Amino acid sequence: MAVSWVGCESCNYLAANQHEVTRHARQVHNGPKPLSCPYCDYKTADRSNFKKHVELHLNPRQFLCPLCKYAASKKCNLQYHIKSRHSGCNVSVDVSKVKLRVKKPGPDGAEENADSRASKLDNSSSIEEDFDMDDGDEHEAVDSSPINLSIRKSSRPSVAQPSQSETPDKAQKKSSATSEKEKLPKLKDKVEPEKKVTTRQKKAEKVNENPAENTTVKETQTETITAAVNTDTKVKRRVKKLPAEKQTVQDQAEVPQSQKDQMETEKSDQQKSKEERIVRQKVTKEEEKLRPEKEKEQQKNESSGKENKSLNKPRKYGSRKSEKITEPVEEAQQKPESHEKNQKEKVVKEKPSKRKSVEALDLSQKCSSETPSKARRLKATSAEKVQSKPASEDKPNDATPIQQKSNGTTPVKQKKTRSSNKKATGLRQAVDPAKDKTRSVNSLTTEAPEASVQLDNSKQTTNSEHQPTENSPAQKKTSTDDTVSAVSEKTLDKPSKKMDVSPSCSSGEDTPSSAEDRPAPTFLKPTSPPSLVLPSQRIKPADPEDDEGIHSSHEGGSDISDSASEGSDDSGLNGNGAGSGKMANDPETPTDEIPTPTELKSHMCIFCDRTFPLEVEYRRHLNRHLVNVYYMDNTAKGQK
DNA sequence: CAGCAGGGGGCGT
DNA sequence: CGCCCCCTGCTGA
Repeated sequence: MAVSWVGCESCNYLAANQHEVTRHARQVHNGPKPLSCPYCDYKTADRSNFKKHVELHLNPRQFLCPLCKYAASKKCNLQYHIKSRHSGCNVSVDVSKVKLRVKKPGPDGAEENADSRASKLDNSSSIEEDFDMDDGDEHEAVDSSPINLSIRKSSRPSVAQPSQSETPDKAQKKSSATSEKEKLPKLKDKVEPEKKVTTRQKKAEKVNENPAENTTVKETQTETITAAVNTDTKVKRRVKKLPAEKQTVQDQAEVPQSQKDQMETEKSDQQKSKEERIVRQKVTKEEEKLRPEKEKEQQKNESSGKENKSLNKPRKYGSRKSEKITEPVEEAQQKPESHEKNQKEKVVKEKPSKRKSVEALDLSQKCSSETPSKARRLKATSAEKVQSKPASEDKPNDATPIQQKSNGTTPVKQKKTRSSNKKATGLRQAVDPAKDKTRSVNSLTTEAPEASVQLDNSKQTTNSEHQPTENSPAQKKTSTDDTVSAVSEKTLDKPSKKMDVSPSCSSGEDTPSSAEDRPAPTFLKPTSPPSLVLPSQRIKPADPEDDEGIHSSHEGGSDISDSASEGSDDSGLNGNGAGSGKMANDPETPTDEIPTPTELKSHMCIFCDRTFPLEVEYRRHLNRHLVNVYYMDNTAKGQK
């Protein structure tokens, strides 16, 4: 186009418009910089720059990197980050849609800022952003809000990083070390290395920014990104950018590659997770003794992280609005817990390993979920949620309060779920909390949770609307297991009842322990009080497995979805155990976060008095009893 | 090397 | 004019 090019007199700059030349002259040549930052002495003639700068003070929106926990204050930076750091990754992260870490409301005060910011972004980006935003909010709200605030004040972005540590690199590289490194330092308290201005900004930020967005939102990103990828294209107003070679390539390749990569990564992650977990558990215990405080924090962190992640996924696709609803609930619950956590920093420092483990799990889970399609994600999400929650629940305290809610919620959800995606979403949300809160409930309502999950899946998937109603599959499984296990139990009607809940999953192949664990927690079961299970086991571990187990038992319904979800779940949480498959580690590692030394002492079967030196064996044995009982029970009932 | 922030240019409104 | 994006410079790890 032969447009008349205008040239700058001072330099050889050419612009298509006089306008630009003028601007150019003003910016480059002219000195007058009318715009001065109220927070610092920064001055500029360029409004855009000025705005950008101010934003830094007001809300350091952190653009979360989907691949890792990295949060950038500027989109461009995020892009740079992704480009340099995750260039190999499939994720074509859409910076534009990346979720900001706004925070909900709350105690802060800067809520408004954040919100406004967020809204802005959201709008600009697109619908998806909404999700992101919501997600972010939720996450933050969930546990970070409080944390963020406190942390934020102490040090800016560092907080953000803490939560995720290694996740990011999975695709890039497994060497979590790298990612860890990044995080750790940050976590500690890295006061961001900024320049003079920056420093000032920080001050300002602290004051103004309370919004604190950092914290744990990152996880969300991951999922978001996935979605983002899709959305990205759309969102990006300017196609040109995306089309650019770099991203384009990535995008295209992404789909397939990402999956594979993720899968692979997953494995590695899982393994790591496993190890980490163990370590973590040990550490945790020790720490507990030493410093309960920290522990709380940790838990919170973990839970938050997990929750966030899990929540994010599902919500994105399906339910943003609903999510919001859920959020409050969760927030309320979690907030209290996290209050004290303010000092995440400390925790982070001390327990990097733990965090990592968590993260790793998340990743693995994510990966599995992400890869496939939305449907999977949903499933995974739901599953994840469940799992994650449990982890966080470690503490009995949480569970207790939560249970109530979950009870009511869960059942309702199921029924409703069916209607449509939206509904599903809502359900999910509801479910999540419920699950999260208490696994016990689940056990009781087993069906409910599962149903909800399945429903979600089916809905999303669209294809399969099977009716979950069918329990047959579950029963079948159980029966099979029973057969196998039907060992000596016989007896124990009482125990049997108790078990009903747990048996379902345990029967499976591995991780009998998990099943057992579950039962105990399951006090709900009307039938009977959980006495038998190993006391020590359940104590803390809410366990993710339980969920699955429950689910599977409940519904065999959509096998596909189910299996998928289970699979993913397993990979994530149990995965470790399952993956290896074997018991060796299972007992402690996988599900139970119990360190076990205590338990080890001697395992005597309450049913038959047999003693088992190994916890694993003992569990297995117990499972058998339980399973049998359960099975028998059902049969009897059914007949009646 | 990675992250952050600013500068500067292109494009759309 | 505003928004977005790319590039560059500086700093800390």
